[in-house]
Amino acid sequence: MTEPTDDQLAKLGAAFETFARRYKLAESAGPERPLNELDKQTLLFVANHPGCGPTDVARFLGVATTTVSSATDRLAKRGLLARDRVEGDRRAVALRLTGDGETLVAELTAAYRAMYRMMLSRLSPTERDAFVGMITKIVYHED
Amino acid sequence: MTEPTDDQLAKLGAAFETFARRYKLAESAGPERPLNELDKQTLLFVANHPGCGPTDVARFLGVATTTVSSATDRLAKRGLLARDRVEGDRRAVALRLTGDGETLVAELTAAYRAMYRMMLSRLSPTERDAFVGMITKIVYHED
DNA sequence: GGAGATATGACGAAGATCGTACTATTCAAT
DNA sequence: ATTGAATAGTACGATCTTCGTCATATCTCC
Repeated sequence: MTEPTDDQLAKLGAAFETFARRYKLAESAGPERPLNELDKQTLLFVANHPGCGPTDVARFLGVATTTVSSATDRLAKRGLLARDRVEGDRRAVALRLTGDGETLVAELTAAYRAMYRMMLSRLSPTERDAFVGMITKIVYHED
Repeated sequence: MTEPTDDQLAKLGAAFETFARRYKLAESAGPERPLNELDKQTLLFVANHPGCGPTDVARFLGVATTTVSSATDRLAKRGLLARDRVEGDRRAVALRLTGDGETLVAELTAAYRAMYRMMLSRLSPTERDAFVGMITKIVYHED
């Protein structure tokens, strides 16, 4: 298989850099004090894995368990996350979103969706499928 | 223009999330204590804009000037960055990489390039041009 | 000259991450 | 049954980062 050209690599790098810089500050609507990135990712993971424990979150996000403990503290103090005792194992806690947490996750998800929609809207309908297919291939292809 | 489909948005979102998580921890080679993200971005910007000032860096990266001041302090202490007085304006400083800084930037750039190369290598040569073209269109198209 | 703008840094407050240590509980193997 | 190791979670403190406020020096423009 031929190698990617230098020109391709340079253009891809430039696009990624600009992308990362531009879509960093892209949110403001919501609570008075915005959530930091770890807290948002924690909320999103719990939304997709209700009943999971802090250790699951830590493993998934690649951070220390104590860091997740701090995050769940913050989120619980804000009333976005609930820590239930689980009956099968009295050491464990089951993480779960509160109503406010669900609302916030819905807003977050909507914001991401809007960003993705804007990105894809710059491509033609034919290109969209091609782009999504290629980025999927890049991300999920295992070597 | 038709809208992106929900399926397209969902797949794009899943790919982005996985991408961001996977390519976060992708570096370790180099100095004993790794640079944080701001310091790396500062170095890269200075490499591309020799003689620029801290204010330029702050504006480009979207952070407070005092934050850049801290970053240049750290980088100067490590011998990666030099702060020269400039003759035209005696308030200003001109940022410039040292030899070690150049070396580190070269390593960083090579690491990024390797990552981009691996990504593009998962596409066919024909797809590569299409992908780079589309992501460029997404990033640089102004609404 | 002098008012206001600009470039930069010093300093301290607030927050985030993480290593260490600790408690409580479960598991495993005798 | 007992006990030693493993596991789930957290409290605490150290360290680092970011940023707001303030101070200083310099420049610009009248």
